Amino acid sequence: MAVTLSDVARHAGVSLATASRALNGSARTVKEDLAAKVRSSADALGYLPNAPAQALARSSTATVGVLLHDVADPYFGAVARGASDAAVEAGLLPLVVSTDADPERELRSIRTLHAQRVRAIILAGSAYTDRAATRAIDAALAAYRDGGGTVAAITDHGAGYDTVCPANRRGAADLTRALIAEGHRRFAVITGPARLRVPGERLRGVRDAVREAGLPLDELDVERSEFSRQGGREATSRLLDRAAGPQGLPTAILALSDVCAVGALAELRARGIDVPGQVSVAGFDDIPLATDLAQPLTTVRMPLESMGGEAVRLALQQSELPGDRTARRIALPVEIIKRESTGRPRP
Amino acid sequence: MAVTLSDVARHAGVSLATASRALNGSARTVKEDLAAKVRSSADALGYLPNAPAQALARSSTATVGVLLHDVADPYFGAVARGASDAAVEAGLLPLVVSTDADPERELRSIRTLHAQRVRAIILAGSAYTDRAATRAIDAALAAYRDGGGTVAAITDHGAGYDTVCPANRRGAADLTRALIAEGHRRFAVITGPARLRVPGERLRGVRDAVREAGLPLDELDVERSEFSRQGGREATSRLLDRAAGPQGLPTAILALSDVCAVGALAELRARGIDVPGQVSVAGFDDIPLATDLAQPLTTVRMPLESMGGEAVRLALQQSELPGDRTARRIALPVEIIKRESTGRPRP
DNA sequence: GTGAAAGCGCTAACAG
DNA sequence: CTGTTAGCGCTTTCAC
Repeated sequence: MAVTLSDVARHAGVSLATASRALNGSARTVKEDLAAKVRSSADALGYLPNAPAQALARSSTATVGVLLHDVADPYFGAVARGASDAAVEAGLLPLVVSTDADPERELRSIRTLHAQRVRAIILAGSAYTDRAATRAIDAALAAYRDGGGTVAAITDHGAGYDTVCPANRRGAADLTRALIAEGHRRFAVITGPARLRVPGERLRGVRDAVREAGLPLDELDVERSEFSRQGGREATSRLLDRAAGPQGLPTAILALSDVCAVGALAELRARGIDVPGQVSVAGFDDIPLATDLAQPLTTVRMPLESMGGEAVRLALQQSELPGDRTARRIALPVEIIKRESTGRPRP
Repeated sequence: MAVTLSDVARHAGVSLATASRALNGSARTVKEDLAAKVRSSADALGYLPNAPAQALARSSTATVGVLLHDVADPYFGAVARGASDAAVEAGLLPLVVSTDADPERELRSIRTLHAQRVRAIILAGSAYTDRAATRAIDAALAAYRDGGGTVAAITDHGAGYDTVCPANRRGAADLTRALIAEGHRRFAVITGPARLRVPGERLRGVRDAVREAGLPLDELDVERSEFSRQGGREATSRLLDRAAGPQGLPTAILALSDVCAVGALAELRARGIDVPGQVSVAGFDDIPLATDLAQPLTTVRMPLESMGGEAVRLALQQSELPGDRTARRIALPVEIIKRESTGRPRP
């Protein structure tokens, strides 16, 4: 049914090998007139190479796998964009796979991508806290690397991987310091799910700043949430219910992801609590619409697209470079963006 | 380096054929004890099938291609999510490819996906208006289908494709009618790029309603924009500059995509024009954060995730069903969501 | 139910 | 520079 390379070769009156060399390049070169003949036969017949066959013969594909938690999440959308662009730039096809932040699915996805023989795997989402799951994932990635694959991570996934490191802890600390400087003393934190490592890093940053300011750590009211609008909203609701008691409202809510902050703002609005009048709200990530929200969000800007792009580049460089080197780390600065969702607390 | 099926066969003391049948299923069946032996050898050795080799031998892959304009756009993020979930559900790996709404890139991407021998291609973005480009794309898709591939589209891409049809025209008309009912008479429209078909459909809906209400069509002030926040903002700026002249502000701005509406709101805010006090703004799509904006957006809700899922299901059903049937169309209802970005015009 | 062997479409030695 | 010829790893007749 489909036209194959030997059809083209026959049509052009050359050997299979020559046709292959003319169309798909190789060390050997082909005299220009022959090459031209092959090319014109190819598009006369509408030839399209069979990528799986090429992959089998070359034992390497022109694809990279991008593993992330959720394509519909603006954070990952931006990261995927950067990664895709970099992959296309390098002549590779990006395979974007969502794992729903589930270590099981992540493991299966790694196996799938390995089976596909993608050239590189990008771990775009947070690592997991579960030791067993992490071990299983590391083992799957080790097997993948043994087969010649290359891995790069965004945010810390262990010392063995080339990593793009946005300053999660430092960013959280800076953000908290900025709020402390504005007069805030009582914080509530909406952190991410316990199974992810990133929320822990960010929370540590918050604690750093709180401790450094000599504020009592146990006044830090921490509530867990999925990294989603709905999760953030529910966490805020629990927080506020609790605050109805003797201790009252915190002066600032730190949501350790912008989508959670959006949920927090929604819940506060629903309860008629003024932001930033009664309580300030800050986020983390600086997703594209952070500035367009009902309360433009004070947040920590991460260079999302570059993170995706850099990770792909890191992974691809590995295959070019010789032998095993120690893993590279690219530190990415973050920046506090002050907007209207935060302000001085009422005296 | 990598463990192959014959390693497994040898280890288990069976033939290659038996190993294949035991691990990857087939018409023939394998006695349970042998099968078990093969399976345990497989994971003792850490065997992982070589997908390209399977693809070559079976001449079919377990992948679907999802072609969209931009992964970072919330509209496509949601559609991609629905499509990915449906693909995974069907045991397939989704390949999400961004084309930047460029017909050239779309054509190349179709060829790439064809070369990969994906089982199905989903056209998730709008079709193009350019006749030549459309012909080239249709030809590439025809070749792909000849090779046994299956295609489904979201929004009209021609009668030949199974299509998920959200009511673009009808939705735009309904939205416009709702605004007319609220008292609006002078509209400005921010439509999408001329090279895309969808903005045209939506604009037609606006005109339907305007005409039906007996309003003069030439009072429709139409400005073009890319489907992006920045595009929407610039278009609004041009609109407002023009409105500084004798005719003054329209009472409502219809942005034919929510991301453009976000840009419009940003520009209005920057100029200190009150929404909806001085001018109402409506969008289209109901992207996830539409309700959380500074002015919660009145818009036309499209079932984005379902659209992606349905398209995948449509495409996959084709391969199950016999011979060529006429293309199927799934009409998807849309719903007007009234929020605070619109209101009665000032008398 | 199991095995032997012939490809799937292409690349890459290896000769010439 | 071009052609011949083995495979790449797997599935699938076809015999047994």
